Amino acid sequence: MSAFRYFYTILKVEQIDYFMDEAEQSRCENCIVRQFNSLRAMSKTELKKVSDSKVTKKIKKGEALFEEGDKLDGVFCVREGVSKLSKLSSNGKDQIIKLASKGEVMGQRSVIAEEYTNLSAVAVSDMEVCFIPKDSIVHTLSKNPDFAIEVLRHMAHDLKEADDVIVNMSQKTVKQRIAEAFVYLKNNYGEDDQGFLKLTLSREDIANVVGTATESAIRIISEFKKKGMIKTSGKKIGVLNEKLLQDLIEGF
Amino acid sequence: MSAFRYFYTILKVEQIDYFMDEAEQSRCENCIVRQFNSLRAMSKTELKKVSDSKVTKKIKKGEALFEEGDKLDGVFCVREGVSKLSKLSSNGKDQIIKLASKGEVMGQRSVIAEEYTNLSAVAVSDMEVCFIPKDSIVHTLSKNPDFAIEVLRHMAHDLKEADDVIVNMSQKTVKQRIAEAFVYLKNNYGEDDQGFLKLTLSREDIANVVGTATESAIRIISEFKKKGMIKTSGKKIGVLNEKLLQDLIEGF
DNA sequence: AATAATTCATGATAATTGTCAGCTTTTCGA
DNA sequence: TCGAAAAGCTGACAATTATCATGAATTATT
Repeated sequence: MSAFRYFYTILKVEQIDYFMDEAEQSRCENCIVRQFNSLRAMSKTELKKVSDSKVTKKIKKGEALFEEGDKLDGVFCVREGVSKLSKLSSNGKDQIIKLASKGEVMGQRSVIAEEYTNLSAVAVSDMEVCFIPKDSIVHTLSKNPDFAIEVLRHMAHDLKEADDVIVNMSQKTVKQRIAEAFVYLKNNYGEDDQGFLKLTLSREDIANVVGTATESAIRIISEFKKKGMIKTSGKKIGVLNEKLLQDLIEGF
Repeated sequence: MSAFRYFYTILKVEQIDYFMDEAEQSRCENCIVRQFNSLRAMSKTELKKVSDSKVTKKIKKGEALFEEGDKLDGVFCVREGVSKLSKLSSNGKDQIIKLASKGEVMGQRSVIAEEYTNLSAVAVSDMEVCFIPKDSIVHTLSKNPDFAIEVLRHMAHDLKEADDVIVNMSQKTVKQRIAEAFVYLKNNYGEDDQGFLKLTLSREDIANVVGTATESAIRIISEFKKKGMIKTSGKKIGVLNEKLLQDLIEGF
């Protein structure tokens, strides 16, 4: 048993990295993000197989991992950075369905359903992802019920979130949806030391998350700023008064 | 082998019923709708267990199968009729997320995720459903990977549909969404001999499917009627010119 | 069959959101 | 670091959609 294993549970990620050489780090068995996704239900042997067949890729901000309609021969596991999953609508606008970050697995749905993917994935920040060929996934799925159940749980969760998005889209105003987006970004990605949201999205991306025109999003952002709910600096946005945002979301 | 089995593949449902006595009919093993859902991946023994523990219920139009927030101790398999699955939004309006009909299984998501259900289910027409206690489902899930994969496939499909709904909600006009609803109802539930949609929804339900105010839905229905795209008779609606509807959906 | 209760329908009006146009600021590559 | 390109911003206006009010038609109930 090597040194890093011993410290596994009591050290932070950066510290663990310190004890692992690059080859050790890149093994799925040692991958930290695995704790957050369904791969944790895999056995040692299964993980070893996955690790041997996987490929780690660096993706630069703005680059696509895959495009709507692509045939995916595997899934992507996010080690670092954030990707937007979006779908082009017939009017030419992109709707962002979901943001995927550390630990999340993208492309499961289409691999499982054996269909072309219905979404595009584009990096919103520099990313590091592992591509895992579908064979090892599909094989484990049919041999290890625990893994299948774990994947099911994740998909069930995604489905519930999708239901919530549907309700928000149809029943809330653009203003409410934008307020909600800021609260979400704050709670899920945190703030930097100056109080700005760590995950910076362009105004267009924000508009595409809440399903509105870019100009409308900009206008509402200006309004929030005027009212002291948020602050901005370039494209960076910081939440100043979460309660006001929350009130607006609830309905006044 | 009894008579109805022999005819299984070549007879329509009503004809099979003719050869089965009531006890035989009510067995899951013989249930026709099973062909359409994930239960078909169950083994004979597993199905027998399910059948012994299930309860068949008749639900009248307007009655609820379960309400948002309920803890579900099992799933509902629809044998007959249609149910709306909806979610209450904070502004007091109901958003219909999905219509479930013959063969569909409701409540899987919350049973699998072991969470309170996020949706209400109310019968839109008289229904006959089987309630299957979760034990037999969960047990089979952990023992029979084929079943788990089958459930996964269904959930993957639901998730894709949910993505499509999100895009439609945010990127299409109310008019387009209503047109889409009529085409959907026609293709999925068919028409009666006079050309009216077999599944009749109230104007309010239609509004709740497309996420708009009831008055707006009514107004648009009147407009469609004036333009010869549909006909109405009381609350019944019939598609007269599907192409016109389709053009509108596409964007002219 | 008469009456009450829903549901459907339409007008008037207000609020929300989208579109187009022009201008300013920021970002990024040569 | 300069200059082009992209992104952000704002105004004016149009289109869409919601809300309130009121009455007609349909459905349910006694």
